[in-house]
Amino acid sequence: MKISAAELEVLSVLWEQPGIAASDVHEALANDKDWTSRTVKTLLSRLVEKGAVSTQEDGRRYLYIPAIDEESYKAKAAGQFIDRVFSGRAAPLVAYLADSRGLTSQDIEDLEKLLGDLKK
Amino acid sequence: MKISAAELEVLSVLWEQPGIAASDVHEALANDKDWTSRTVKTLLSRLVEKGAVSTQEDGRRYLYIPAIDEESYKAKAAGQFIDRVFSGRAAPLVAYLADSRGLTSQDIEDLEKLLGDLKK
DNA sequence: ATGCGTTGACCACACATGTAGTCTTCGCTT
DNA sequence: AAGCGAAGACTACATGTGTGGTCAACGCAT
Repeated sequence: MKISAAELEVLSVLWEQPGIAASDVHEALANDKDWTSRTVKTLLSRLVEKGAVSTQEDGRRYLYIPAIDEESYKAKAAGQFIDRVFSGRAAPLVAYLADSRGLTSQDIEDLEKLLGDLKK
Repeated sequence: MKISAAELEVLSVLWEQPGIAASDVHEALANDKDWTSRTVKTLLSRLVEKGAVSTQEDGRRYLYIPAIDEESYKAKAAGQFIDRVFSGRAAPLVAYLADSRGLTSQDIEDLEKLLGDLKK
């Protein structure tokens, strides 16, 4: 279930607004991506082929609904990424992030809370 | 400077042992990757084309040396990844990792130390 | 009722990627 | 001295990816 960067953009829209039509996806992305509606449709089709999105007929068009869960997808992607790049260690990843772009104080606060929970 | 997953495997070997020959890279990867020596050479060539690795002649062969810095590459990759998948927020990434695969106590300890440093 | 725009189906095409084969060359072994 | 084996150079080829075009059908506005 490999999802490319462009496909993920589309899937993210559907996670936020499940059950919308292709044209709505196109519109939702218009700010960030300069894609034609056909490009968006191709990406949607590929997501459907891959089983990441399912469709529901609505008259002469489809409504698109994510078929994979956002949480579990992201968790897996995060795992694969740190395996690939950081040999599976989470701490170095955070260290690099802190170094290269800085963490917001919000991030730091969230992480502290998270660590507190984990330690219990 | 986009580096694919397979290329990154090769580059990682060179970060650990800069200045080795193609056959040494092949050998170093033999445990993990079932690649022929030709595949490894292709990947090395592509890394050279991309400017990620430079060569130094050594008689009738090349020695390969990373031309990009490990730290900065990983920092950038980490930044791109969280932008792509986590909208740029680091804390959720760590939360997902903790959730999906657990953090080792070593990870937790490292992260705590890191946060301590960051807060000062 | 009819043409127009919108929709999905199917097609295109260049570049990246994973994975390797063939060719030429050159030094070392016999 | 001659060929064998290893090194790099060049080539290959299916699949994935980014990006978009063409076409047929169908419903809405006139």
